[in-house]
Amino acid sequence: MDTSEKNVITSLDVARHAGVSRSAVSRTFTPGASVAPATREKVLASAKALGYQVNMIARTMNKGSSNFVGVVTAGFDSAFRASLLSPIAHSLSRRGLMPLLMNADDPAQLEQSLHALLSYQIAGVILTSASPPLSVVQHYLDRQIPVAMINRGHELAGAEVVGSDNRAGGRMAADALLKGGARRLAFVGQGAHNFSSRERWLGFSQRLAEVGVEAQTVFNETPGYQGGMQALLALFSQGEGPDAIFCATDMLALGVMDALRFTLHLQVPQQVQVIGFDDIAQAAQLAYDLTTVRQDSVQLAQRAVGAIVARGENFMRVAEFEPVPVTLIERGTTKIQK
Amino acid sequence: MDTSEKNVITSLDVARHAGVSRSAVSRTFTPGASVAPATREKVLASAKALGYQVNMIARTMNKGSSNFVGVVTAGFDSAFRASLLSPIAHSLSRRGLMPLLMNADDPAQLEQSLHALLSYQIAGVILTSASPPLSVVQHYLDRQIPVAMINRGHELAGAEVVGSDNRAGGRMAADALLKGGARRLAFVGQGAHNFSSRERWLGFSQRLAEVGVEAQTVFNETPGYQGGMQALLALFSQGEGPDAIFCATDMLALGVMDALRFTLHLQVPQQVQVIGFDDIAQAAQLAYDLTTVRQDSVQLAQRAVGAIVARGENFMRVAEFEPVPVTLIERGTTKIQK
DNA sequence: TTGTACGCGTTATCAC
DNA sequence: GTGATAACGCGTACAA
Repeated sequence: MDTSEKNVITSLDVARHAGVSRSAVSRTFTPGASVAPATREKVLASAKALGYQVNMIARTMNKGSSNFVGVVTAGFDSAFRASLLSPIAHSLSRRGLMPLLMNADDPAQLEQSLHALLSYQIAGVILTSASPPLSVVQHYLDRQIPVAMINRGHELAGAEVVGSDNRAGGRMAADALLKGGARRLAFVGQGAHNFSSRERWLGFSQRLAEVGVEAQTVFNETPGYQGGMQALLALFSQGEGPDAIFCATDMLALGVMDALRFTLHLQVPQQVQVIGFDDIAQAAQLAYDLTTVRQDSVQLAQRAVGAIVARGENFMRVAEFEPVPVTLIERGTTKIQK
Repeated sequence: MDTSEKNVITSLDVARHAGVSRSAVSRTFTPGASVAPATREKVLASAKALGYQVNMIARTMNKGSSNFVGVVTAGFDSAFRASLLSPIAHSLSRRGLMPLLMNADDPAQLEQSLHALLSYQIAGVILTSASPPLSVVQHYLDRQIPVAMINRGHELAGAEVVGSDNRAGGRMAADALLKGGARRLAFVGQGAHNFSSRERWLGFSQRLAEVGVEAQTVFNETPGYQGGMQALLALFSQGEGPDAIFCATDMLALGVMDALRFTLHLQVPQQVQVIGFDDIAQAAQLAYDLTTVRQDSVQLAQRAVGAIVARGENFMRVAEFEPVPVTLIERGTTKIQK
C-alpha cells in the first residue's frame, strides 16, 4: 500500500481540468490580471473541485519578493510587548502578509537571525524591541526592505518610526500627580539608552519645570517588577522620599507599589501616589488598581503594518512621524480632588 | 543615479568567483554532501567575500518542503501561553526552523489561516491553543505534515501530544491544601471542554476521594481573572463556602484571591487557602505570593519541537506520550504546618 | 483575451 | 569528486 503519489495540486492540474492553459489559471489568481469572466469562472470551479491553492513559495521565487514580514520581539514575557503581538499578527493577516517570528532575547543569536531573514525574500521587518543593533537594520534598508520600529527614536534615516506620544503621556502623569497634591515627585525609568523611557521622562520633567518643580529620578538598568522594587528602595534609602512616583512602565510601577506596601509599609495613594505607563491587563486588577497612561497597541500595530505596506509600494516615500495619542486611565493609585 | 542593479548574489556568482561549478557551491551548503575539502574552502571563501547566502525560497521550491513551522496561538494575552512562545521560538531556531506565527483569536479567520499555511510547504505545526478545530488539523496529517499539540487530549491519531502531568499537579494541590488543614475544598476550572482543566480536576478529585473528601466544583466559561472572580462569588453565593480552593490556572486564582480579599473581605490563607496552576511571573509578585503548580514551559517547548522534527524524519513513528513533570511552588496562599 | 515559452535559484541525478 | 542538466511551480513578456 505505498501511496506515495504526489498529492499536491498544481496550476497545471487545474488548467487541464478546466480545459484552459496554465497562464489562464495563474492570471485568475493574480490580483489585477486580465481574464475573461467566463474562463475565470471555469478556473475557479475547477480549483475548488480539486482543492487547489497557489504555491506561495513558487510565487515568491519568481516574483523576487514574498509576503513574509519579520516580527522581531525581545521578551514575550513583557506584557505590553505581548499585547502588541496579537494586533500585529492580525493586521498583517488582513493584508495577506505572514508574520515570521524572530526572538531577540539573545543578542548574539539575534544578529545571525536577522541576517538569515534576508534569505526568505521578506517584504519587511517590524521591530518591537528596544535592543536590536541598528547595523543589521541598515542591511535591510540597503536592500530596499522596509523597516518599521515601534517606540524608538529616529536614529535611522529611511526607517519608518511608529510610536506613542510618550512626551504627552509624561505630561499627563505630571498633571495627575500634581492635581493629587504631590509635592516631592520622582521618576523611575529604564536605562537612559531606552528611547521611550527617556521621552516619558522628558515630558514629565518639562511639565514639572513649567510649574517650578524638580523631580528626583532613578534610571534602573533592571527592567520590570524587580527593577521597580530596587528603584523604590533606592529612592527611600536617603532623605524623606517622594510622595508621588511616575514609572516609565506598568511593570516598574507594580514593583514600586509592592515595595512601598510590603517593604516600607506605606499607603498608596494616601502617602505615596503612583502612576504607570502602558495599561497592561494587570494594572486593572484590584490588587493594584493602578492609574496609568494607556498606549493604544492596536493603533501602533496598524500603523507599523501600514508603514511597511506603504513603503513596499514606494520605498522612497517621505515618512512623517505622527505620534499615537495616549490616554490617562485614572484608577486608585492617585488622589483625585474634584 | 538609477542603481537598480540586481544586487542579490546567487550560487552562480559564487561559482564563477571560485572557479567551480554551481553544483560545487550547492554541495558546499548542503549538509551531508560530498565535496573535496579544497574546493569547499574555495567556495566558502568566495561566498564570504561576495556575501552570499542560500536562497531558502529556491531551496524550498526545489526540495518540496521548507523549514517553516506554523505556531498557532490564541491570545498572547494569556501569560502562560506567552511564556511558551519564547522557548518555542528558541528551540525552533536552534534546529534551523522558522516560526510562522498564526493568531487563533478569531475562530472564523483561523480556519482560513490554517489552510493558507499549506501553501508555504511548512515542515510542521505546533498548536498551543485549546481551540483550533481538529478538522483542519486532520488536513495536515493527511498531507504527512507533523502536528504537535501542547496540553491537549489524544483526540487525533497521528498527532504528537505534549503536555504537563496535569493529574499529578491536581494531586499535589489536593495534598497541599489538606496539609494546610482544609476541610471544605473547591475546584475552579474552565469549561469542561478544556482538556487540561479537566485533567487537573481529575487528579485533584481522585486524591480527595482517596481520603474520603468531596470537592465543590465550578466550571466557568469565562477564563482568566474575571472568570476567577465570577466563580468565587458563585461558590460563596450559598452555604458556608469553601476554606480551600484549587484553580486550574493562575489567572483564575488571582481573580479568586481578589474577590476573596476585596469583595468578601476574607483573609488568605487564614480563612481560605488558594492554589493556582502554571506559575506565571505574576504569581511570585508580593501582592499575590501565590502557591501554585509550576509547568515547565521550556521542557514543553523543547518536546513539541523535538516531536515535529522526529516525525518529520519518520512520519509513521510511534508516539509515546510522556507527561512533563510539574512542581509545587509553595508560597503564601497556603498554610504550611511542619 | 488567450496560449507559448522563458526564467526565477536551487538541489538531485547522472555521467564523467 | 566534479560538472552539465533537468526538474520544482509560478508569473509574465510576447506573439497570436
